[in-house]
Amino acid sequence: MITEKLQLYNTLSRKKEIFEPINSPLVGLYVCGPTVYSDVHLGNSRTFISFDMVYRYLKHIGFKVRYVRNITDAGHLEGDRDEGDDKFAKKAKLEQLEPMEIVQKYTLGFHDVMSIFNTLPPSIEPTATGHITEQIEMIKKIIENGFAYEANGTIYFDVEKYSKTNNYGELTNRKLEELLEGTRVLDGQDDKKGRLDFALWISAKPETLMKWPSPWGWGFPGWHIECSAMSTKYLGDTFDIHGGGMDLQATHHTNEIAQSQACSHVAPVKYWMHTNMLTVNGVRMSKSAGNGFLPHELFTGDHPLLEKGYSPMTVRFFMAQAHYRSTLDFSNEALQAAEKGLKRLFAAYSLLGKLTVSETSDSPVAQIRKSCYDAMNDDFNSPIVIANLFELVRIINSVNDGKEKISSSDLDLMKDTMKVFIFDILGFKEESESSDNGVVDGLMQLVLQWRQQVREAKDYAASDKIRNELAKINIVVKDGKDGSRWEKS
RNA sequence: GGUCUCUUGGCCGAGUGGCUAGGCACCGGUCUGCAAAACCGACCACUCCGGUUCGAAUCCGGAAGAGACCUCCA
Repeated sequence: MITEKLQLYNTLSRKKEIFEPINSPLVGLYVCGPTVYSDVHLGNSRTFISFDMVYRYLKHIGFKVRYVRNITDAGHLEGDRDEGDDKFAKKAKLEQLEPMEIVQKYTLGFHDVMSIFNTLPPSIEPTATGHITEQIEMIKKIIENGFAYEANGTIYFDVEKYSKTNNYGELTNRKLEELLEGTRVLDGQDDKKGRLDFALWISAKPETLMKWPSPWGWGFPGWHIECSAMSTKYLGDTFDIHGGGMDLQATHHTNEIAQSQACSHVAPVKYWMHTNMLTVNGVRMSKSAGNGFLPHELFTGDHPLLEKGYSPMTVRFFMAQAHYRSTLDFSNEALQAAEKGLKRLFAAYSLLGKLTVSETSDSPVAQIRKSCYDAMNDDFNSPIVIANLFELVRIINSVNDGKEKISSSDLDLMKDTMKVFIFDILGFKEESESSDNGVVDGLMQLVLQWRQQVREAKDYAASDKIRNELAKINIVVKDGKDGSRWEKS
């Protein structure tokens, strides 16, 4: 049963719409995955983390979601010109590997990063190379329907012809004339007829490494057709949600719509969702600009712009504090704020089991819970959810201090609300410091017990010496009411 | 050049007409041998200039600044 009424922003209509799946409670969700010719950077990760939250929430409120996220492992050219090799082949030459070794290497790396960020795996993760047949079939159909043509073994999509019966620029709200104005004039090196035409199939040169036979000779697929073929294969000619980064909207997604429409005469997607970019000093993080952070650089702090390392959940929390459609600016200060905030959230969560209940309750737990759902239902407004969770944090701490009361039923509701939103929906998890089977932890307990003894004997010179020596090896001791704790600085 | 978007307190970031999120920092307090931590409290901002309105961060017009797309990128 669907328990909530969800609104989401549809790029196609440029407004929020009530989400009504085509075959409720089934939901088809497709997200453009990475092109695995290099490491995913943090900006890439943001999109997948955002859609992980979407996927989690849709499931939470009762939908049965088929989440398809592809791996682009062939055919992604540097430009639209026929240079013979795609990104994989180029990288393969650079790293002296087989193209498929490149694909394997970076696919594994991508999966690692996704797992570190605690994202759920998609239901299906199809690869472009595994769906060459489907792509060829789709291209054949587009040619049959008269919207594509062949030139020297390469197949181009005829945008101007398509535009006569369809609105090519609908996703970005642009007219064909405007698009034509912004495009360079053909310089005679291309075989294509129209300036906006794009390749569906690219003819292989003798030196091309990754190529497949087709009715038009040996070649490889264009980037856009891959997503169209894979999404329709697993989700149908028309499916519910298609997501991706905003940078894909103007070209990739616009062409996906055109291809599907030209193939099956129906709009492929009911709701288009686009996530915004991660920026560094206000400028978009991207591979080409060279301002991308790799996840492991962030975790270790091994980067000139980073003052220290940040844990994966700190980063995920940092991202969840901004709305997915807003740009998010990356800075040390913001990351440190996120780190402390998340720590406070978890600290309050762990207090939940220790609270004393009262007969009455002066905490509006039910309203806060509703506010959390309202926020998610309003186009996945995670920042508002977090603001509400911190309202619960305040209450938890006040009850713990004996300043507020909570009833047993409100406490249960609070526990469930915290659990559902922190873990199930926002996808955070608790991170433990120790990875050495507790050896360090055991040693530290000994040291702290010893220090406690000298403190009780009021030998503060000795206890301070222990604390100072530990500080030298980056261990901070914190004395609380119920004993001392330690952590790495 | 064309199209579009954005401009919120020290920092990050919600918020589409009145009730002025949240986190972090700063400040005050509690606790503590001290320090740190933790907790509580306080802190009321919306680029500028006009307009609409009883009332605008929020709507309209203009200016300035920044960014995105148009060309590979989540």
